[in-house]
Amino acid sequence: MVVRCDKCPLRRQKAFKQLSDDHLAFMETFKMGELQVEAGAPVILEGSNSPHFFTTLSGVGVRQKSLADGRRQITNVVFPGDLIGLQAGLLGEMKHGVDAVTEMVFCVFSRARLWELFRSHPSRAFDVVWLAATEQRSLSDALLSVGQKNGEEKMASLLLFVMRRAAESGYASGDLTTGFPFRQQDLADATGMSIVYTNRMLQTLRTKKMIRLKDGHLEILDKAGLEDLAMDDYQPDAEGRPLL
Amino acid sequence: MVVRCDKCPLRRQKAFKQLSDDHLAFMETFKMGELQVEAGAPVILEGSNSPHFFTTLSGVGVRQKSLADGRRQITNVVFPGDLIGLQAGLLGEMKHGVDAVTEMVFCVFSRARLWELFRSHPSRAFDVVWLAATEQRSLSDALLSVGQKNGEEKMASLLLFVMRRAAESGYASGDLTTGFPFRQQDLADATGMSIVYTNRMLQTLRTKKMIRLKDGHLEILDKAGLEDLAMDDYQPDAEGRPLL
DNA sequence: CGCGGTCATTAAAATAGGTTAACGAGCGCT
DNA sequence: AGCGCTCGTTAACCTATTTTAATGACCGCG
Repeated sequence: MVVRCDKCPLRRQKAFKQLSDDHLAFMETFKMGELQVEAGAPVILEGSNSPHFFTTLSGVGVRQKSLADGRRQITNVVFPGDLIGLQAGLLGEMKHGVDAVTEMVFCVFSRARLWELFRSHPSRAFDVVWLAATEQRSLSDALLSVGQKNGEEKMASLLLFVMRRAAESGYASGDLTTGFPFRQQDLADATGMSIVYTNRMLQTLRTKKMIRLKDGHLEILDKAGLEDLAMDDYQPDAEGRPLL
Repeated sequence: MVVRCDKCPLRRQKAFKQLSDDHLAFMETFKMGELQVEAGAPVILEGSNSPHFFTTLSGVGVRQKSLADGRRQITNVVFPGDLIGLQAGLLGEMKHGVDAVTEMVFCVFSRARLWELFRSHPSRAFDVVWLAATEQRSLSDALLSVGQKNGEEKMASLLLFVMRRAAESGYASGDLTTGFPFRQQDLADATGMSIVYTNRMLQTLRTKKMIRLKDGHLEILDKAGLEDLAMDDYQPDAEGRPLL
């Protein structure tokens, strides 16, 4: 048995709050089912092109791009509420993959009917543009970090970024502590550093009493210090916009 | 005296070909002027928010993001036909800057009237989504390269990328040779490598007879070899879509 | 014509970060 | 209870890349 849209747990988040009843009714008609994926498994393959897209109901994952020899670059994290699989509709196929870090559950929607929604409610199309712009911002922040920062700075940037995404998505309850299911290999793949050095940078931040990270749980102990280290002056966007 | 839209040199490119006459007429009404910027100068500042956006008429530039201490990461190149300055309208301010590499000339348009265009011709809004998706792809490709590849691979990837963008934009006439106004410092800022090492990697590629690079001109001598080195298997998008 | 500036190039020395290896904790399975 | 596996941790060694420095070509300017 599948969650009905009007009972969707995501409605509690601010991003989804503004959904009017008729939008909701429309959404309901094109929810096609649910998808469950176990921890560690791929959700969407790079190069794939399914006629569906997905909203994340629960669990944590990563967007990722890999080279033929297995090297993997994590480009973003995926938290509940995040949309995945839209890229294939625009570019013909997915140019990145999505891997589940924990077990994940998704709502499955029809891409064709999404375009329909946009025709009937053009203003909703803006939300996708906004999503794309936000993703661009995350990507260019990551590129700046990986390209220009040193190990310590990269680790500080990454942890702040994940904490922020966790807080914004509602996955974390506050903005200083969150569940953190990522393995050190994931952090290494996100920063472009080796796993050994990744571990050493984590130790450095622990020694400086800036973070606590243990048993799948992250605490930011010195936010100002971390932001300073990361040279991170995050400015929230002008306006929070709805997602669908 | 300003170029009229129906005489716009960009119309010759495939990306702009499909513009119907009424779109064109509408465009004409909201062209506000032209902007000229000298080589080396900033075109758009990170954090700025002007009520205009720009299409590149001529010249070459880079999108760029910097840290407070001056470290600079180039995130993309800008060729004629490229749109810049839209991000500010979506996120409240520009989250990256644009620097001119050569002298550049832009058409200046009103952002407000762009939203108007989208309301009257919703299908045009899709083009912006497509642009955003394409930019995302470039960014994640760059992130994969900077995060996972070694010096030689990074340089090969970057040169192939720039060559491709130059060819697609019509800046280059073929797909094996192009004007290349970038300084080695720019290549360093794009790959995340030091300028000395950047130079050494260029020498390596020259020695291997894969490229010729001199006097602001780049030739790809061994495309297959470079692609192999770069682990680059570029797949063109499903469909070329119009830009405005 | 000589000066100061930018840019490409190269060599040499220094180091941030990678690799290899070993060990312990936890955990599911037999 | 013992085996095999994944994950985190640490140390020792190694190398890809950075830093520093010096040189030459080019170019606009007084």
